[in-house]
Amino acid sequence: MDERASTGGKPARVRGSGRPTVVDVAKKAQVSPMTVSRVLSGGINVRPEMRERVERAIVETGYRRNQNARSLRNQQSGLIGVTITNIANPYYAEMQRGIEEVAAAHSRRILVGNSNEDTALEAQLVGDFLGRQVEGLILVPTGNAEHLTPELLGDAPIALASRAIDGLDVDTVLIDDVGGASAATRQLLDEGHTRIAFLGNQVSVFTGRRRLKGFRQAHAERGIPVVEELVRVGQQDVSSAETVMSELLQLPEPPTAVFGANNRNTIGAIRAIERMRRSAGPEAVPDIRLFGFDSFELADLSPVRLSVVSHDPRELGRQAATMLFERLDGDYVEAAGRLVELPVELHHYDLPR
Amino acid sequence: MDERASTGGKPARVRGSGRPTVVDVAKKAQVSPMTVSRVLSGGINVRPEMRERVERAIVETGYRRNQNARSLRNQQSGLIGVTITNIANPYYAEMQRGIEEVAAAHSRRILVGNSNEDTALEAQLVGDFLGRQVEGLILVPTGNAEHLTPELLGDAPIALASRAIDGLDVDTVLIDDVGGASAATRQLLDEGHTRIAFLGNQVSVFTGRRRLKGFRQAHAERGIPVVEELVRVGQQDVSSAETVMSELLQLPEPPTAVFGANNRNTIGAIRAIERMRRSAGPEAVPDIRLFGFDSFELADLSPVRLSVVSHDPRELGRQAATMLFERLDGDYVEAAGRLVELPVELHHYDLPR
DNA sequence: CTGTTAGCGCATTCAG
DNA sequence: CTGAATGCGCTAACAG
Repeated sequence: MDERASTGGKPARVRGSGRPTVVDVAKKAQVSPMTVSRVLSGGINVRPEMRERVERAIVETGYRRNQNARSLRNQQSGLIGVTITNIANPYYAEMQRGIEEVAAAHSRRILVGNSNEDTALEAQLVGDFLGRQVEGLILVPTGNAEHLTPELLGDAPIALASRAIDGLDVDTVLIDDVGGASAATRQLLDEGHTRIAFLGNQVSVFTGRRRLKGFRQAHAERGIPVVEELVRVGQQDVSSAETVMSELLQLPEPPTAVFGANNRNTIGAIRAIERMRRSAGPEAVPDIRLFGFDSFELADLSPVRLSVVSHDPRELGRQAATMLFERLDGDYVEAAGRLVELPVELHHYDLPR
Repeated sequence: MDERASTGGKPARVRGSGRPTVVDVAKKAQVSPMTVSRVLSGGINVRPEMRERVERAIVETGYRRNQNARSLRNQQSGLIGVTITNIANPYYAEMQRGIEEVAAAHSRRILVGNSNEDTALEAQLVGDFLGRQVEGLILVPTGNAEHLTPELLGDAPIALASRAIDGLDVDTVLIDDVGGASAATRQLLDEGHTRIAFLGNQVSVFTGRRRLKGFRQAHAERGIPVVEELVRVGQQDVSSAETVMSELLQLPEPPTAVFGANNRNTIGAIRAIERMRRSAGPEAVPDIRLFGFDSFELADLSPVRLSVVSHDPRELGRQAATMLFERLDGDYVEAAGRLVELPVELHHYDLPR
């Protein structure tokens, strides 16, 4: 007799997930659940024969460890939370790859959320991640540190990538924005340009501020004033950058060079110039020299003379993750946050013909 | 007297995480843990006054629900597993955004792993995700279905994006590869080209096979033979595509048109042509007509006459996620997998001057 | 409306 | 070397 739900007895108490548990394996192997657990954890202090019996039972039952239950006991979820302002941006996609790479090497998985540059959404994501017991967090932060309080975070370490937050003293990895922007600007000035436009995104964005700072710094160093009417910030996407660049081109006295503070703005500038050339003819458009922060695909085929400040987003992700794991593994214990600035390189592309 | 670990009494049993639990909140609010739980779940069947008391206690203790413990009880992890062949590819980054968007709308989070086109790694990721009790899986599959057996998957629904797997009857979202490739090829043939090159990635990759199929189909329809020596597959990145294209350009009888089966190959072709023009002079290079599958940034500024088959990766992600949630929510119950083919559009770009 | 009991699946005690 | 008891934090199921 092996009847279960067939007759009208007890409701045949359906076990939670229906998937086999340590108990099922233990029964089949004729051992205690504890022995199964030991085998699962490497099989130390288990006689080879028992071990083998258990291993066979595991295969036969199709058992798989429930990580959730484990982490409830162990206080180790094996999860890292990652929030990114825009996952679809190739730059951050590459960064995510770097994070994932390091996390996988440490046997952790990443929970990824898109904050969409929205602080409230970011706070919600962080809260949710913490509720899932992530062991640490990596953020491309949206802005201030009002959320991200110690009470909220508990003792979960946190690392910031690409942007810092004033007043939040945690491990942070940045690009050398100031250095890169000033080096680029210096070069333009040294080439003889005195009317250089600046196209950037919102100044509320950390990197935007820093790159503008580098731009001004170079001018100060060379004793050449910044032409304020040529400083245009707030363009978050290619099309708005294109519009602004078109305006600049139609000024009575247009810039002779342009610094694009990120690849969105640089590409917008290329578009505006090339579009005007195609409509008004090449002669109608002043000869513009372009320097952009961030490299991008096909930069070397730009129809406008271009140089870029290039850097490695994947390395950015790797670094942030590495610093996080150093804390998780206790390899780094200082309370104060570390600040790493990744170096940049200047690349110059030739023009066709 | 409030001494704890100070004297040599009991080891002051440190509670698991040190973070407050329902019990802590219950004590402070002078209610049972169950009432706390009810308040946390929306507060139905709880007197407003109690509810308020509990809510205050929650704030005071800084309590946050432990999702892990919840899902152990509920059998609902609130997690979706996603494996992608290469997260750094802008195309899949955009797709991931679509998935995340839909998942967030369903109050789920995504666990993301990079399979790196490696079936073994993919299998490992899937196993790990299932161990974490994901409610469902979305994959850009690497290849066959040898892993992904029903035993492994249990009853977790699975959706495939971008590629199908022979013999795995699950919900699948594809791009209209065959239709797009044949439409593009047809147009080239109708423009009078009879020697059209095909640059694609490995034929073992699903989309690669399908796009080559469309290419051949169009030839068959028009009664024009495929020039087999011009069919080159296996290029997985831009630089190898560039190399192959250079070879084609140096054939005694080079192609008059090229179909790039994905954006890596199309960009490689552009590079090869432009590079040769720059080195050997524009006259030395035959006039080539280019048609590419996938759109990409700056495609409209291509120095080579270009058309593209464009489509929307974010929508691909949204669709896959939507189908998955339809199954999770029981809105769709047929066992057989559904197949959706997303439409493509043809775009033509003018040449400069 | 509220509380008590019990157990999700696992692993850390502690006895044998 | 092995097992029994216990509880991680939470919430169904059932009393009251």
